[in-house]
Amino acid sequence: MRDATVQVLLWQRARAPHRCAWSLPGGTLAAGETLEKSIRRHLAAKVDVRELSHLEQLATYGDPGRVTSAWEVATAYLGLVQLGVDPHVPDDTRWQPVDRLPPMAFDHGAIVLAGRERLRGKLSYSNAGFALAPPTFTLGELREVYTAALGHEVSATNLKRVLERRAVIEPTGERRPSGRAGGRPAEVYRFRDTRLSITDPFAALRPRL
Amino acid sequence: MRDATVQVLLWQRARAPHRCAWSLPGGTLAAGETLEKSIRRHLAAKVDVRELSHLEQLATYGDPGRVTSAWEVATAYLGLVQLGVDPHVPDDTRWQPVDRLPPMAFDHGAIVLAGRERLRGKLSYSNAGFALAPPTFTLGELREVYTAALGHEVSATNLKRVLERRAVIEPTGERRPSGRAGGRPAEVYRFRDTRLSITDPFAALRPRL
DNA sequence: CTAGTTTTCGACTATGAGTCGCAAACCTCT
DNA sequence: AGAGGTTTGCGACTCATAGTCGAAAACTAG
Repeated sequence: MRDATVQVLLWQRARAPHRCAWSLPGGTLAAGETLEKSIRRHLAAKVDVRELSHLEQLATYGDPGRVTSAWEVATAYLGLVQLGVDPHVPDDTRWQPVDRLPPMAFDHGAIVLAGRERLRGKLSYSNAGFALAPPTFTLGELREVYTAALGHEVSATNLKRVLERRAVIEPTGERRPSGRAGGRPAEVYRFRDTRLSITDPFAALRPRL
Repeated sequence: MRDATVQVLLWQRARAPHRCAWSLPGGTLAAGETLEKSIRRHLAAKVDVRELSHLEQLATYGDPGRVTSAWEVATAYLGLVQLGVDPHVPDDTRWQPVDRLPPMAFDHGAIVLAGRERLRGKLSYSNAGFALAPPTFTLGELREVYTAALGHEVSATNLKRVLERRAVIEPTGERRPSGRAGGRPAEVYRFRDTRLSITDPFAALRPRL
């Protein structure tokens, strides 16, 4: 999350194949290495991995032809960084808005879209918002985050009611003066948990007792 | 789906490691082979692959130590077979109820549980039922299928209303006399689509217009 | 034709979600 | 200090969906 858009960390390839195209950070798996550790190791070359608020496996891509040069199997991970965290990145690396992707190398464009879909799903039936929103926030700020991630308008009233009923967010008791032109100060909220927990979507069809 | 339980196809290992433990069907990826084609190829050694009503990628497991003998990365797939389809299987292979797994080789027990969780999720917010239920069915039969897969009671009235409102199932117009002791014949239904389509879980938070 | 069985439908209720408008709280300018 | 403007928060109303329950419908067996 940066500004009011979802952005993805990409770097521009210097060599063929797909020279000058943009690609996701990653690399080869070392012998005896955990998949997640490998992701974190390669990511550490670009950013401070400790700033990741969430990391989960996305999918594995193994079609021959996805990489022109050779036959490679790649497991993609979805990592999230909170709004406000702004890691320094090397020169060949940029944060790119996920809505306006540059020409992408290999099948990385499809992978990014799959990641966005996963994020949208998780936002609806889990507390995944904690991984996007800053540690404390006003309802207005949270609404902006959800609007950007979901890609459509979100009612602040409903957002508050739904997330409070599910016990996902709670008020801190503080309040924060609004930005420019005065106005009532907004109450400050925080997420209860900083670990992913799905809010049971099976309530439907299950008898009350 | 067999009887009133979710069952999984397992075969008993004849050699070490994990001799006599039960394991999922699968095998190594051939050069230049699609992941899905590889799964279907290895599965074909056990059952008729054409009887699969659905196949989707589940997750990739790569921890060192998951296989004692060597370091292996495995991508698990979730395949579904409709109730009533009863493929002939070799002698070393059995359908095992997923609730009462035998001693499992490697991390295959965890993989099976992950598959069951995925199935439960998909049943709630997609038309995944088509992959479990026979081509045509009565509401009572469908209720049994959902009860077994979800692991809790399901109200037939609600199931009908929810699935009809979402336009997931439709009546065929036929009716089928009930089993043993007479009674009103049940109406026969079918699923509209035989491809997976998620029923939008984002209705929440989205404004009406 | 009657009793028993099974399925289906409708009415009622509860809960969750969408909309709207006003009250609350604060700033700035006069 | 007060008036007007701005932003946030809350409550009432409405709509849609889901859970419960009981009775009607449709059939079989005797």
